[in-house]
Amino acid sequence: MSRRVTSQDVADLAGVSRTTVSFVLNNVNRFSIRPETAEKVRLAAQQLGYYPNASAKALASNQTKNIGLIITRAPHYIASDPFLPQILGGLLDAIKQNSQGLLLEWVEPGQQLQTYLELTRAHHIDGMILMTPRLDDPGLRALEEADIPVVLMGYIPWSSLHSVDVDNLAAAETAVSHLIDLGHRSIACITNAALPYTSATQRLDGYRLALQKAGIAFDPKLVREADFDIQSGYRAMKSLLESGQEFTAVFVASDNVALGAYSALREAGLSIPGDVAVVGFDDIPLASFVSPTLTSVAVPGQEIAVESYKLLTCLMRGDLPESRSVTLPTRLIPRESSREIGRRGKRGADKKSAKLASCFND
Amino acid sequence: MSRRVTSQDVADLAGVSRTTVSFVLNNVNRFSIRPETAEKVRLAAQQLGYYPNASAKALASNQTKNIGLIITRAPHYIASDPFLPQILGGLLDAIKQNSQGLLLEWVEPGQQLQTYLELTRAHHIDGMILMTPRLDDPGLRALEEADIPVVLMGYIPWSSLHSVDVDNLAAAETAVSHLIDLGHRSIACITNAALPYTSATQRLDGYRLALQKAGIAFDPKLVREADFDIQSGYRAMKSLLESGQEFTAVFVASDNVALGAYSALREAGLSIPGDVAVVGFDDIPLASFVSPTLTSVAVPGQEIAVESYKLLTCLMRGDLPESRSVTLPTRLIPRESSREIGRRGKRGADKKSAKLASCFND
DNA sequence: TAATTGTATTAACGCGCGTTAATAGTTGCT
DNA sequence: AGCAACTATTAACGCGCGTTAATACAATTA
Repeated sequence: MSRRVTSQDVADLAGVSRTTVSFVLNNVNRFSIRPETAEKVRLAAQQLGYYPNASAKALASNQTKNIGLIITRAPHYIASDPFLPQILGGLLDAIKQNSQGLLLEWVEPGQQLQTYLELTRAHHIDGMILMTPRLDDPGLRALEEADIPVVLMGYIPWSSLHSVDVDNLAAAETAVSHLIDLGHRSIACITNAALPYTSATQRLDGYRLALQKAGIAFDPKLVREADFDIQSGYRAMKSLLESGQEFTAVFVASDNVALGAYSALREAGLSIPGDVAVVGFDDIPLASFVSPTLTSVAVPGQEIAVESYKLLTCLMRGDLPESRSVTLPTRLIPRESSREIGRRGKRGADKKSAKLASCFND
Repeated sequence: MSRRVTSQDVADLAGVSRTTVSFVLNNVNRFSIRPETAEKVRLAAQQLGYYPNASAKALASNQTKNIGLIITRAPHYIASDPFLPQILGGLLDAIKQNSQGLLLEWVEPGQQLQTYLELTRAHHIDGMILMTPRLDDPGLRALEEADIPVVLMGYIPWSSLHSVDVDNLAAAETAVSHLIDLGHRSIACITNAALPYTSATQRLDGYRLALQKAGIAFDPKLVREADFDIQSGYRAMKSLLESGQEFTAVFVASDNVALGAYSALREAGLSIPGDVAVVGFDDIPLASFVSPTLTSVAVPGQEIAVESYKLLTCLMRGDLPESRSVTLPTRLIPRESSREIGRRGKRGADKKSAKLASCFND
């Protein structure tokens, strides 16, 4: 285990001072340095395999070159989230181009304040992106006053923090209107998460708005709360079915949860969309691969990540972004799960394309 | 923007020296400190909202308290990996209990050496876990000599690095044997990734071994390489079908890829498992929710993560682990996609349970 | 009282690097 | 030559904390 190579070693080998090394390697051109000297330094650095110590650099420059992605959810829910990789992919890509690092953190609801304080005050990171924030997050106020840039992935009306999100309300309204246009009048709703998560509330509001515009009365008995994972979707649909409520369609505010609902519907012997049409949300890659393919609202996960990062870098540079929040477009993607209206229990009327049905009509 | 709170501030407020503060807050009991003094310090720290600066701490103690998870794949592939969250969930959980941080990194194949050197020499992290290593990774040698603990998620025979993995070969053999036991003799194979990824090779070897034991000749024309994502599975199956080769079953070494294969099979008007039985690998949460439910080899993702972390902490402590590599058990979970043998093109013979079929026989 | 043993506390150095203010070296002009 | 105006380089300090070696103090013993 040889001794660590420091900038002093590079300086010695190159026959210059440590300061010169620093100037060369950090491209500081305020003090002009002779090209040949610079070359000598670079050569020495390469020759020795010199890599500046990250901690020392961070301490001296007050920049960790790390940004944090904080997820307000327990690991259990993280483990089964098919949407997360999209965010990560987008973020990792953007970050690397900036030669920064990504620190991943999670916070259990209730521990937010302490975690945020630790993260910002201890200066582990230069900036943070907060995934799936909750309306009741007691730590957000602290972040507003923290001396560190913050971007929310999700919109919190009462907060002054910058944010990136899709228009959940409008998107949900479009999705539900789609069902209404198909002739459905009794439409159930399963949320994507508990209501303190802003996206859940907003999507539920979109559902209500669509009903209202169509003159359909909102019936709380047709609404269930799910909780990110498939199992919760299964339970929610089961609960709806067992309640005896009549409905010909369901808006599920998360594809993952919707697949749980699929399972419950199948188990009950109900056809999709013949007996119950289903519209999901997120358009996870699998949506077009399950059977029947799932109508969904496409959410540009990678773009959300990239935009969040753009906003964050803007804040980290000290610039004031154009606007407090960025809203990205969504797109409803109609697929088989909401193809046409079917009456409950009706059989043999739903014409799927032959090649698709062949797989099951055996 | 108030000045940062340092340990000196705490010392001043408590009326002691900075050293005492450090001793108290780090529980150094080599020098005994009067309890009331300690209490005074703790109170002052809390009162001021003191959080030790991470960089300074790292620099002084030579410990970053961060571990790195390195993924040898481009962001595009990360974005569509449904298995990743399980690893992350497990890792995040374990790490938090140790109050460490997780730094996420990716490396494009070809850039490994440079990335590893930067990561270890610059000492961004105290230890690293390498996901999906490649047999042809030119950076592994460097890691063997690096002064930083490394654990591979995946087994590389020629490397002396510690590793955690499942027995891919045996698991694949079991999966394929399962198909053979069901009466299949013409079994295709789609790998989970390109062959330089060790798991791909090992699973393919398991496939070959099962065939061999059953006295079935290996036919390279029945093998296709996929590449992590769904699309590649779709393409691979399409290619198999178009090749005109006869087969009644397919072993797909990744559930994600298998779902792509599902799609291609459906599009070709073939029933699962009636015309082609399918066995996947990984047992992602969705496996039991797609239709038909997917027979798969359950890989304990979270356990892999936890065991990797355990091994890593062991190495970071400087202890010598019991063994160089940990092998975790897998379990074949038979589901509908491999229920019984069907002859190709045969229709109407495959009896699914009524309640499941009802959904599609409308 | 003086010497001895512990016990509680601190002064001071080092971690490796960024950066300012000062210095040595060079050229151009009168 | 003499002075100014740059240009190239460096000494030295600070970032905030961990830690060792030294010190002050109280308690015990001869």
